[in-house]
Amino acid sequence: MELSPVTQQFVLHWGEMGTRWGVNRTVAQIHALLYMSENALTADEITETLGVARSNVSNSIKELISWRLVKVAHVMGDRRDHFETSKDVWELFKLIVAGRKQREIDPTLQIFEELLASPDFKKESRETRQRIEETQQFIEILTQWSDEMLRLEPETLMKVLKLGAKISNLIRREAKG
Amino acid sequence: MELSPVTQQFVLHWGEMGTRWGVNRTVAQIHALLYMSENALTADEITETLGVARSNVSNSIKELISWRLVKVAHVMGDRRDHFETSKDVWELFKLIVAGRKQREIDPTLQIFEELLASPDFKKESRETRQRIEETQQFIEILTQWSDEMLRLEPETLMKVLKLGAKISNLIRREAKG
DNA sequence: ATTTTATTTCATTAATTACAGAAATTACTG
DNA sequence: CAGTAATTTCTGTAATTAATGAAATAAAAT
Repeated sequence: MELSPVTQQFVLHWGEMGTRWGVNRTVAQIHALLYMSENALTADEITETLGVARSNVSNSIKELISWRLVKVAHVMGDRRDHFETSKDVWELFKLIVAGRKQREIDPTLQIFEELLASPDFKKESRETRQRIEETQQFIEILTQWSDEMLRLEPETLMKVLKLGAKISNLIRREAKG
Repeated sequence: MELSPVTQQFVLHWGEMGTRWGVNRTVAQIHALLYMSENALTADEITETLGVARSNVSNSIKELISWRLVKVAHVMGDRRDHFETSKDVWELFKLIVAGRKQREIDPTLQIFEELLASPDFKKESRETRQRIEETQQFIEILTQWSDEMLRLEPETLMKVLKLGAKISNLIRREAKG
């Protein structure tokens, strides 16, 4: 499969950015490729298009599936698996955030709970206790809040985002009132 | 310097999480240590407390300073540099988000601009063009929005976050109206 | 000015992570 | 139940990144 210059640029860049996001290049590239592709692709097509090892594609797809970013699709009369991803940016964003929360925030909240519950905790200085409590609260509230945002419909969200500055004022007013 | 069990746990965990966040362990540990510490610490104190190489501390601090998460403080009658970080979670969060945006979002927006401006772009299929445009818009609006949120005062923000569910409704109402 | 103290730079080593290619497994077909 | 196609697992290698320790530099004190 030949990629158009624009698609190729996009895929390469996404791969690059992936590494900065803690995602390996191939995983990010595959996702970008599926995102740009009109139809679901087989692992072999992906392999050939990206010029990476077949096994690499296999593992990367596995990872993408575990993050729920990619789904298997079947084509009549073809026993091979075909892979596709959502074309809805908001949908994708939600999945990514959910995954990151699970991997990066939840373990931290877990630790905070343990710290607070530990018998050592009471022995700590007031400052230490306070700092820990504050931090935990902050993270907890923040995740709660993001959960709520993520629950919004794509259309609502886009409208919301486009409201822009108004939001801040709206919120500021409400927060004071 | 001896760490209390709770602080030690916290520092170690933060270091672990750092790696998942794309920050190296030492950098994250130093930040956690300064965050928990009542007073500013010298590089040597940090070195000794964390049990890492002095040069490692030097480089890590340099990185933290470049991200504006750590500042140098001077103590009367002591020629050594002392280092400290803000104890305000929201302040820290803002700095982290700003840094990530700069490193992870801005280059992407840059690429999108280039893609859209390129002569190849017009030759692409409608679907491809649309996908690229949609994605770019999404990212742009999202960053605009987060910029606005980050501009809020800590107190306002905490109130806002605590409003919780109300926000979604508020926003939904406004978005429709 | 020279010794001591503090800090940074740099070259090397260690550790981690990504990737390829072969081998093994699984699932389907005739 | 062969035989083939599809996929995964595994092992080794390459590449990247983190961390060390020594050497170089800079700053201050005597």
